[in-house]
Amino acid sequence: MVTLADVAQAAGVHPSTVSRVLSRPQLIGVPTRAVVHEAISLLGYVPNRAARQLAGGRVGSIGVLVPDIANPFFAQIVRAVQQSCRADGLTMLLADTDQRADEELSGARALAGSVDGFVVCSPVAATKDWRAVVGATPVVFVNRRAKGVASVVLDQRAIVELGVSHLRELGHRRIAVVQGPDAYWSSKERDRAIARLDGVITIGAVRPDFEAGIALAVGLMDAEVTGVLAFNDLQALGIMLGYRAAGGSVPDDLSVVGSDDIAAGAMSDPPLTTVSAPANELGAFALRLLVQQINGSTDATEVSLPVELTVRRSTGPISHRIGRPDSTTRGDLS
Amino acid sequence: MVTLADVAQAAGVHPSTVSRVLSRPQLIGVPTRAVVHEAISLLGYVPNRAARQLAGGRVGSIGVLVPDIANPFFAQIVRAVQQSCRADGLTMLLADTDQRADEELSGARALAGSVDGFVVCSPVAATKDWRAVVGATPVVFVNRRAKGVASVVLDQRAIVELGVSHLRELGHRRIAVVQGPDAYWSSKERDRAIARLDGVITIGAVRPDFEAGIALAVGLMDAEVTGVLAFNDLQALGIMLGYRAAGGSVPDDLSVVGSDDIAAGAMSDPPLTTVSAPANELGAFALRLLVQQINGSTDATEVSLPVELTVRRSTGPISHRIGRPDSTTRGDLS
DNA sequence: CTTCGTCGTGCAAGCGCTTGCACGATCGTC
DNA sequence: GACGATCGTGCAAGCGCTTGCACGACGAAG
Repeated sequence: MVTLADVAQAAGVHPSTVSRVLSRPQLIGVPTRAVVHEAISLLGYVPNRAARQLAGGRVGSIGVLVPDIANPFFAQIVRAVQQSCRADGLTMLLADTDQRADEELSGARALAGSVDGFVVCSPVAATKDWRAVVGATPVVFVNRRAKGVASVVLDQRAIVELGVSHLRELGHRRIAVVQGPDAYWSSKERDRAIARLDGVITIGAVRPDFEAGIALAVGLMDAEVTGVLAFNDLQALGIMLGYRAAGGSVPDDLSVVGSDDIAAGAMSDPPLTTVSAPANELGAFALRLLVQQINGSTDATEVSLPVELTVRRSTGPISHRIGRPDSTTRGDLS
Repeated sequence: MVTLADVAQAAGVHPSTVSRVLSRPQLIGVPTRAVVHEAISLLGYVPNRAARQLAGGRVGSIGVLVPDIANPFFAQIVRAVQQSCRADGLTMLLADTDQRADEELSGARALAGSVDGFVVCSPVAATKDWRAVVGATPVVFVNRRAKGVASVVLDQRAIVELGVSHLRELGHRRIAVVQGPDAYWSSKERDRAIARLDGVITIGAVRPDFEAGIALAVGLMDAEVTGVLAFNDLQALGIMLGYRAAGGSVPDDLSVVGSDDIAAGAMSDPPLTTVSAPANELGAFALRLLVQQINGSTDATEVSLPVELTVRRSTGPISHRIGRPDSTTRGDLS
């Protein structure tokens, strides 16, 4: 393994000079810089992260915590973060927290001191616990706004309003909005948005996954709801499947709106109407804020990203049929 | 930050003793051990990874490289690896290589020396380049078998045979098998398996994604194929969508078999028949092999995991209708 | 020509941990 | 009861890098 000392020797300078060429080039004379760079590329020197870190410098890597990497939405965000990392020459360390507060904290503890900062997606642990673990290490929350922490979130109010007004415009009157787990900041935000709307049925804390969606479908049918805004796409997809399995038709009997716009939504049948979240921007922005903090900025910027409605075919005008549809109409998607 | 020295002082022993309690407890007397442990938990000591690494010990972290973390199949594998890591007290460092050989290598280079080993999914870079980069660092390939490298792969021959024989049993005679990119080991393996089969139409290198599947559909229709085995589920899903968009029906006119069994396949309509790959086992096995190597084993074990057919509703008996179906049968999934 | 500031570079002290070696104590053995 | 083997612990030398400080050289100012 090539070390700093090797490079220094090859370039005929002191190790500290090489170090400075790498970290603060402006301190070093231009000709020396050139010589050092040449030696570096000649020898194929790669700085040792551990040593650099131990010596108190920048580590050049950040930690990312996600509740569930198998959830396409988070995968997309992670991907965006990674791409930004690459552009900034950072290494990304990822941990999956399994949506558990304790995993979140222990993951952070394990990484603290080996990263320059954290990006935390949909954190569930208390903010003060977070502060206790990370101390002064920069942190950015994604999908949760919190006092004193930089964050980038989605405009939850717009999500609810966009979804509901789309359904209303299609003539729906019995509209349900499904809520996610209470621990999520986004659930609380949506609660507020829902409160501003009249005549919307709120369906309390439902897990944001496919299975929970399936389980929900029969209830929706019994309640004679004709339009529903799910908490996320996975849940929406589940609702569609469950509803059909129960003999209903989407969108003839039930219009379904998702939230996030994951790839699977475009592949489903019917393709899912959804409130699209800019996952890439979410990730890119989070990293930008983090890098700012790492570079010394202290203000806890809060970014809220806009969303937009993507109309596909899981929603349609209300039909005035009564009761369950007969089978001839099943699958008619026009 | 609590250091080893702090713990040592609190416990009234020498720092080296504390170090040994952590790394090789059997060298230390039982009573001392207890005292040290108590001090550790009292002070909430967390070893500094960087220092540990620099001092030449185990780093306690591994690097994982995936072509595309947004691909659900890889996300699943990553998740499995991470879970095993947690069980083994390891930290996982993830990098997305964007399916590019150069990114693969540079990612490895960046991480080399800060990890105890690598798990590389579907590598595309040449094996010798890999060796050059990682030197003696343990490596496990997932989804590619290579001389001198431990690997865990899927039984590609079984995938092809399972898919094709399922279609044959349903009465299909014009069966196509879609191939993936040439750079993949799995493509080459499938080539071999296909060669053993009679009367199967091979459709050459098609990208393993949704869009490529859509684009493929019309050609399938024109070729009057009635059964197709896609390279993976994403592609299969695309084929289904494209085929329908062109006026065909799945499975009435075309039976589609995927490969991998991603979650979206179960959510599609009709749900996708597929050759299920044990993604969790792939990940878990890969980590197990890696840990073995880290612990000194040198043999390049090659593990091949079995697959199984998951029949859902995208495949059905051949129908002897001529031409395009009329609309009344569309969506009839029985 | 001296004096000071500036700039570029060398020096050395660690960062927190591991580990080979040394040393004292304890035990078994003839 | 003295001797070697064994066991448990302390000691100190780094691992590769960063950074505050010191120092020499040079140009500008007096």
